[in-house]
Amino acid sequence: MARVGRAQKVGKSQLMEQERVKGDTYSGNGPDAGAGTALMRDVAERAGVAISTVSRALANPDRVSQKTRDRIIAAAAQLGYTPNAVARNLRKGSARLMMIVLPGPFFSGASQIIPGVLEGVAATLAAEGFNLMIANLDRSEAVERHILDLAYGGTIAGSMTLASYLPQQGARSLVGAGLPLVGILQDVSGQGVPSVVTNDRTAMRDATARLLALGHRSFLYIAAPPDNYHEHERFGGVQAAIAAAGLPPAAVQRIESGDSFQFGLQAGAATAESYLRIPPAQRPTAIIASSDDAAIAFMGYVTRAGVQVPGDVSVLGFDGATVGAHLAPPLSSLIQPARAMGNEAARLLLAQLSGAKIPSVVTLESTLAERGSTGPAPTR
Amino acid sequence: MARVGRAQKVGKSQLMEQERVKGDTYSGNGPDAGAGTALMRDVAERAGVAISTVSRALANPDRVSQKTRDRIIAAAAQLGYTPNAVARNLRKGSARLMMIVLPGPFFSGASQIIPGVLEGVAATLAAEGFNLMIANLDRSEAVERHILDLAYGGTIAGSMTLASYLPQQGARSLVGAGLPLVGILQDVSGQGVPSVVTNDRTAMRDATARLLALGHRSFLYIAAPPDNYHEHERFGGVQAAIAAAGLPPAAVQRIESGDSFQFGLQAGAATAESYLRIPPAQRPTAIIASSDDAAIAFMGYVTRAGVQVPGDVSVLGFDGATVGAHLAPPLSSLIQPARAMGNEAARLLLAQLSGAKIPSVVTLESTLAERGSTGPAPTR
DNA sequence: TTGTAGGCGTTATCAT
DNA sequence: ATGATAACGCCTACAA
Repeated sequence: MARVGRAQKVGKSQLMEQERVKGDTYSGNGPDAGAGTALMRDVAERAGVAISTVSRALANPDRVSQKTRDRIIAAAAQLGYTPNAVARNLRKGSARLMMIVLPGPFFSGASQIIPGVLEGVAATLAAEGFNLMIANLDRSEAVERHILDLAYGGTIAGSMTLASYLPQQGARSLVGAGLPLVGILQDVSGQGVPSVVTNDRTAMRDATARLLALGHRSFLYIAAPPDNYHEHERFGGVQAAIAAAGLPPAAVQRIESGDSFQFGLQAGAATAESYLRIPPAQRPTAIIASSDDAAIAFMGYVTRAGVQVPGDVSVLGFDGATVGAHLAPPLSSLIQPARAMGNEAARLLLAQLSGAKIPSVVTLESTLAERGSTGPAPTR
Repeated sequence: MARVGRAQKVGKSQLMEQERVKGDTYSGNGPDAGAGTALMRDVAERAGVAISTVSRALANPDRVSQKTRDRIIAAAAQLGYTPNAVARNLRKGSARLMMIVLPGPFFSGASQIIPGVLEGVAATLAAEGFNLMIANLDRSEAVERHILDLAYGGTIAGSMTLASYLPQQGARSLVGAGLPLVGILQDVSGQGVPSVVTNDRTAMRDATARLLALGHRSFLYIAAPPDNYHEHERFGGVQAAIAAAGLPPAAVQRIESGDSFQFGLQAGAATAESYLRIPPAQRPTAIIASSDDAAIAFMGYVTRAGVQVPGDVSVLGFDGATVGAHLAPPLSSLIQPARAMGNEAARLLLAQLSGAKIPSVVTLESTLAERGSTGPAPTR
């Protein structure tokens, strides 16, 4: 019953420039390196029972006599037996792997929202014995096809998406794959996908109302790109508060720059530059940023130019980046429950798997943390 | 030839506190919701050929006549056929899925090193048609077993680890699973695992030498936990530079706080507190932090206390967090090539898969970015 | 309680 | 060039 490891072809390691390589080399784990190649049939043989009995002993221990079960467990342990999950998945028609589709790179800026969501998702899934696979949706057709292959090819049991665009090709689509699906951060319930979101609009409205209560009457809003769902919601919240206070829409000036939501830092710096060109007496007294990155970069830029925060200008961020609390001054921000959203999304996914009815939208609250970058409007 | 979707049991969605749920509910994708359930046999039937011919037409197009191939492709397209990857994996004995083991939560702080590494890994793997699965190694035996099950169960084709501890249980171990394995950030080549690291020690030594050249003679080093590989290397580099300059070891004071590398922000703040208790004339003139988080928090804290950076004290970080460039002053730091390390690790993994010899250690350079938080030592 | 046998969907070997 | 057939490793009626 000879079994060998995976086949090995000859290949070549491509190395990058600007790197050093230690002299000696490593040959990889050759064929037969692993000891864990024992099969169920080996366990059966060793325990002197049929394969099916082994299968039962492992899956339904109570349907096998105590004695044989012990023998089987012992044999399995001795052989270091591990069930082949691929064969099991094929047989059972389902995998224990979830996919999460990200809209692009997930390591820009300091807000940590996406890592936080991932962390929450992974934790909840792990508790149920599910694994998490990540896929990046960078708008190439190849990637889109790949994602659909995964969805239709039995590899995954369900999927989450942080993107508002859902991949589709011809008759195939992520929505139509018959798999549990959940949107996170973006509300895609309009496309029939249950979603976990935060209350961007009302959170922003309330925070703006708070700034109004502090005496601010002139605002600068640092926008994310206009096609962004969050953008619409967040700016809408600002406008709502302004209107409710009886101020004209022009009380808030919306500044847009950059063409990706990831570029918050640049947007913040660019906005600061514009801000500094305004004669001091006419400057808005409060900055509302659509992200902490934008807020931090704005604050850094104007601080270096000698502007006092919050003495001359208040700055409010959105995200609740941990690092914000450690700046000078500490950044006031709307804290998104990133990890909790991840937890909840995973829960909804698992609930769908078990056929439960689930809400089409779950909203978790973002909460205002007034730390130090916001204060009373300056008197002029 | 009736086929049904996955089985559905009745379950219940557990909801969190502090959340609102939109009224209507979503029933999930029930059985038979997907159209993509066509099998190879269906394609064969429609094209009027044998299953094996379909398999060949899809895998080795040149071993099938032009005419039948076209018929098959057309049939597959019409049916929206997607090959079942699970069945293929079982048959071929290999999967196209890589695992990356993280030592714990990966969303703390602002340094973005781990997200950056993940991004690089995912990008390189995706280009080769491989997927990325993430696993968190939080030191529970259950998790460890789970990871080993994945490694031994045919689910994954290889693994990377950001942890220095490699899971093992009895006879099974990640190293012994016979799978390609690569360490990232941590040098685990001593355990026989090829590793991709950065030159912590020499980078830190050179950066310290630079501070010495700026006239600094008294240093405070904000440490990571002592069991951390980076910590040893980085502090070693500082000490080496101090010694090379002919200064006594006491020229650098090492401050340790917190018990996890993730808690850099807290460590920085705590260190700042200690720093402020030192009489101004006796304060070290340069702070060297083992992470940007620590550096940022230190800088924020002392700035709020009225200390000038870099006028009174220079601050140097390690990581190259993007946000650092946008602070006041911009943070000087050693920029880790996080994404490149991810790329390289994935490359090494794939190279092992094809049986190539690969280096046991690949070192990518961290580069010093002098931005604004470091400057000449104050004259007293 | 245990064993036998068939099949999950694909690939690969062997004939034809 | 194409078709029949036997695995891949496991689970699960069904039979004993």
